[in-house]
Amino acid sequence: MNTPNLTKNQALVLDVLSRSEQPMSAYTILDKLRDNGFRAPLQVYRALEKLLDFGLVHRLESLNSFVACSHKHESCCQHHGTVAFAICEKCGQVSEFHDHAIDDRLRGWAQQKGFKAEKTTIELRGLCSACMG
Amino acid sequence: MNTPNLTKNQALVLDVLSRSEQPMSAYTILDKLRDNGFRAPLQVYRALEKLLDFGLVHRLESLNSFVACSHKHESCCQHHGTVAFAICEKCGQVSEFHDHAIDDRLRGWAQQKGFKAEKTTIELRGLCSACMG
DNA sequence: CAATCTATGTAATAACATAACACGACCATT
DNA sequence: AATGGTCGTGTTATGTTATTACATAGATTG
Ligand SMILES: [Zn+2]
Ligand SMILES: [Zn+2]
Ligand SMILES: [Zn+2]
Ligand SMILES: [Zn+2]
Repeated sequence: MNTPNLTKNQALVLDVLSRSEQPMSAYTILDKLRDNGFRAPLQVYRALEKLLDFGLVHRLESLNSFVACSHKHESCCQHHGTVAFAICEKCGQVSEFHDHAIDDRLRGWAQQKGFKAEKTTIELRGLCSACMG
Repeated sequence: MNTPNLTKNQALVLDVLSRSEQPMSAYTILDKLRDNGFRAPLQVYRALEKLLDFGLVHRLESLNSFVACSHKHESCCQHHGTVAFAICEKCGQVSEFHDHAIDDRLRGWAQQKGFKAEKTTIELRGLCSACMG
C-alpha cells in the first residue's frame, strides 16, 4: 500500500502517536486532540483505520492500543512483512522488530496446513532491559 | 502451574468453552450459562482468570475471545511454552500449535535485547483450508 | 471462637468500538 | 452549469468488552 497525502485528521492522529513514547488507546488520542476540534471516537477510529492501511501505524492487539510504525528506515527490507512487538509492562516502551526466520516458519506452517494468513500478530509482553531490577 | 480441582463456575465455563467449535467472548459464555445461574460478567471473567492461570484456556487477543486449550495430549512436550493460533475469519475455527524454532528465535531476540518476556502472543488471522475458494 | 482466605453474587461504571445519518468538498461526466 | 459519485467529516446513539466496589457465605486455621 502506498502512502498518499494524509488528510487533516489523519495527520493529527499520526502526529500525536509519533510524539508519544508509549502506545495510545483511541480514547487517549481523542483526549489529546480535543483542542484540535476532535469531539468523537469515530474521528480517531476513522483516521486510525487509514493509517493502519497505509502501514504508518500498528495496532497492539494485546493492549487495544496503537503505535506509530518505527520500521521505516531499516536496511534489510523496504516494506516489512510481519512485525513483532516487545512491550514493557512497566514503562510502556514498545520495540518493533521483525525476523525473517520467524516469518519463514509461520509461512511454512501455513502452507503445510493450507491456511492463508492475512494478518499476523506477534507481541511479547514483559520487562525491557531498563526496567529489569 | 498445576491444575487443582475446579470450582463450580470454573468447571461450567471450561465445559462451555470445550464444547464450542469456535472461540467465545466472555459475554457469549455468560449467555450460555444463564440457565446455570450466571447473571453477571464478573462470574465469567473470574472463572476465566483462573482457567488462564491453569493453562486450560487461552485468550485470543486479536478477538477478545477465549478458547479451551487443545494442546493437552501432544507428544513433543508436556507443558507448552509459547502457543500460536491460526484463526479462520470465515468459519471461526482455531488451530493451536507451537513451534520451537519460533520460540528459539524470539528467545534469542529477547536475550540479545535484555527483554524479559512474560507472555507471548502469536496469532494468524486468515482463511483455513476448508474455507478457501 | 476469631481471623483469614477463597469463592461467589450483584450493581454500577469504565473502556473500547461501531452503526446510522447528515453534510459539504472534490472531481469526473454530461 | 448541472449531475452524480466518492471521500472525508461531524454528530448522536448504541453496542461490546472489562473492571471497580461492596456484600455475603463457606472453608481453614491458630
Ligand atoms: Zn525487514
Ligand atoms: Zn521498560
Ligand atoms: Zn511442544
Ligand atoms: Zn474456515
